[in-house]
Amino acid sequence: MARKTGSHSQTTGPRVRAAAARLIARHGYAAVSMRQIAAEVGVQAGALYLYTPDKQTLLYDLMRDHLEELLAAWQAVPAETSPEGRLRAFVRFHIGFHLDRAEAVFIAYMELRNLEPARFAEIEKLRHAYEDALEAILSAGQSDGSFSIPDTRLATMALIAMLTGVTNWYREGGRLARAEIETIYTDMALNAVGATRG
Amino acid sequence: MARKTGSHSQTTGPRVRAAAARLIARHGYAAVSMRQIAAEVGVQAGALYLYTPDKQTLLYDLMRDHLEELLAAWQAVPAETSPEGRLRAFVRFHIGFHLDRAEAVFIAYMELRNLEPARFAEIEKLRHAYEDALEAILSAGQSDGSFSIPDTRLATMALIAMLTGVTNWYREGGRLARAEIETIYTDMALNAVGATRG
DNA sequence: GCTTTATCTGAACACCCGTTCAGTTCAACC
DNA sequence: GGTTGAACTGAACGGGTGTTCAGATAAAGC
Repeated sequence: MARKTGSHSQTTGPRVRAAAARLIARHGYAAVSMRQIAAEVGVQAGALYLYTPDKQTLLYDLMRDHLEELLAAWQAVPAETSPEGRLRAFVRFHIGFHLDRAEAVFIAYMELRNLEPARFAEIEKLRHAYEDALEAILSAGQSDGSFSIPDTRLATMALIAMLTGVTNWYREGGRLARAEIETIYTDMALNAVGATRG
Repeated sequence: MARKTGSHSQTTGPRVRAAAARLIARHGYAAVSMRQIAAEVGVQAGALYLYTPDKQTLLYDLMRDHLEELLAAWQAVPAETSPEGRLRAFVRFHIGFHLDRAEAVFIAYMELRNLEPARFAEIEKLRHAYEDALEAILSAGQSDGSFSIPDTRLATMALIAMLTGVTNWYREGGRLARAEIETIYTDMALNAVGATRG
């Protein structure tokens, strides 16, 4: 036996990444073997190396793709003019995007230490760019007086941690619907930055 | 060679746990081997089994000890009467305690998936008890009108995520002193729950 | 000073790891 | 329909894994 009937590089590649994402999110990068990923795809371990040069690159690609998609998706959100409107949009976007991609979020936050320094820096740069998008909103609100913020960087980190935390407890079909959660978190975020509501 | 000069169970046991905590926090449970831990202690791998029945129990003990210490430490904080005072005390306590134990915090949050179900449930119970302590404060404030909270459980999760997030970016000797961070986070937390300041 | 015993070594156990590669198979093209 | 080349297998490589245990050593108690 060698080549499977109906096999295609175009379908196997994505399936490898999907299986890796699922397994790594569940068990952690170090705890998942290439053989486990291969078994999930229905292939021998050696075949994975047609789609990634090594295990760590597979992880790196998952993280980079996730963060680039995050940045692109936020840039695609229609721009609001007022800081309050922009913050409202950010909160809804952030929660929605992250709940849709719980696995990728988990990996991008937890597996940083398994990257070599250069790649770690690359991923951190992308994350930093996203944080800067929120900080720009907070700074704008601080400047025009619609927010009251002692330190925009601190508020940025506080809000992102608060919002991302939703992925740790949210379960589909739980007590609260996503829209309700987004609304409540939007209010808490606006309150936290001392928004003078209008 | 066998027994080392000046060896003691009383000193080796804690050193094993300390080495395990340091290494697991840095590299992750699955990525750290018993031989690495032993080398850090200055002992052969086999000797570790005088202090733990197996690797997973070592992890479990670290997590349980951390959370029990957390609960005990909070119970030792002098009780405030008003919800606002209690929330202020909680924020300062939480940030201070967590910044003092960055390694243990990291482990207790990231390595849950490496516990067998029964132990996972045990750790989650302890964490839940701590969350309940905050929720009780928020409920009290909601009842007496000093806070404005649509959903106390949501607010609890939001605040804990926000506060614990500090451990991800705080560095000793950084731009802001701990007291400043605690003050700013206290204000953000009070704002987030709609505290009518007095 | 001798015995006891807690502490630790070093080797072994069976198994799993990431990665490579010669060889096999099947789809696609001429 | 024969040839080419992409897709994949299966075995092997050197090395690491958690854990066990007989034996060695040094501290503690008499």
